[in-house]
Amino acid sequence: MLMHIDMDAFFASVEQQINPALRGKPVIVGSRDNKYHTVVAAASYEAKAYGIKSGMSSYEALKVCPHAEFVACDSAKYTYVSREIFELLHDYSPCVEHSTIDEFDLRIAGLEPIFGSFLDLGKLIKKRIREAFGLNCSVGIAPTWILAKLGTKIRKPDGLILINDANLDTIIKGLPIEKICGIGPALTAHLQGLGVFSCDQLKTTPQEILIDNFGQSTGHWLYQVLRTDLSRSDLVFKVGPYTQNLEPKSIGHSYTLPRETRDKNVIYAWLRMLSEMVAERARKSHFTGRTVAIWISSKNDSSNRQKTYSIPTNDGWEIFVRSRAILGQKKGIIPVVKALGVSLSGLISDCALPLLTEQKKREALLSAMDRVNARYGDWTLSPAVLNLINPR
DNA sequence: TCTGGGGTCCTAGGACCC
DNA sequence: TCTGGGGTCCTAGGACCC
Repeated sequence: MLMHIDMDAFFASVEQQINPALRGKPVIVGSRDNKYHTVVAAASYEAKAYGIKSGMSSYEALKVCPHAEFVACDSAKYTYVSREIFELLHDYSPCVEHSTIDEFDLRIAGLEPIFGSFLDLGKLIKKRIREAFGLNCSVGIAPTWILAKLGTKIRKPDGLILINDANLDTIIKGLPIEKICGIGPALTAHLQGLGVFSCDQLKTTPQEILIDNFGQSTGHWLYQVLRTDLSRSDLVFKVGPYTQNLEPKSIGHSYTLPRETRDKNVIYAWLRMLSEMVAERARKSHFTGRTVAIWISSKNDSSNRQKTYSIPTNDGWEIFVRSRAILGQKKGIIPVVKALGVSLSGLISDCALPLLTEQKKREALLSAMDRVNARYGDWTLSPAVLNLINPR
């Protein structure tokens, strides 16, 4: 048995706990500090009552609820609280996974006799988190990760549900397929085209039909997703945290420019800044990477380009030089750029990097730069070209 | 003032090697 | 000399998640 815990309106609730003046009020946490030029990263339940949802533009959100309190996203706070919750959960199971900042998974098989029942354990954990942090969460308990996750989704907020073979079919009757984590807009449209709208319809669709329409991998996954037969649930776990490698696969940053531009020098300056940001994070987590990717978004389309190099790097200048080269490969003129991103993948743990003399010198330089910036603030020391866009 | 920014995984096709 | 199969790496793009 697995227990999935999903914090309710996590960012907004943390803000309300830290600042009591925000409690009981509609709160919008924006992913940037510009109140009108961002999207909603999280909304308190008071704000959700106005129809505000995460992902919505802040402009729209403030139109329906002009008196909402706006707070800029501060991930350091949420990470701290999230780690504390993670620690607390170890009191209840030796096997706790942290899948995203506001979601946790516990293996709870065999713990029933200690806590009474699985539902009792769920109640206990909810109470403990509320007492310790003032935060509500939703708890789903099920034989598979995907069903536990579904449980939290359909019982939010402050929910608690146990899904097993006895009640599964009742619970999924008439439930829209898009409630399942992993079924997004594209799969929903395709399934609906086949006449499959609800979870119970999906569960009775023959495997051959699903595989014919969605291929071996997705078809099989769709067939298994609502089943509890653990002996065949390898693909159900695939979306869960138990096969997740905690090491990152890529490190990237992207940014929407204050205004569209096709000015090469301005684009290069942003590229340089993003490269420095990526490099700094890579060094902090002791990674180097061989593949540099850039992402460019113009008015109507966006594209990714990447190139793999033989020598891994975590040097901002080097990442910039590589990303500029990748940008230069694009045929024709540089498009009007609305947003762009740089990311580093093919990550290698730092200690594997052979150190050459020149590299050593540069690393000493970069590490000194990181220390100055850590002490006196980001961008205290930065490449001169960044004056053009003034990141500070 | 009119849609962010951070990720993961999968697939298909091409290049290259044995 | 010609042909083919299999494996691996790489790239671009799609889909999805929070």
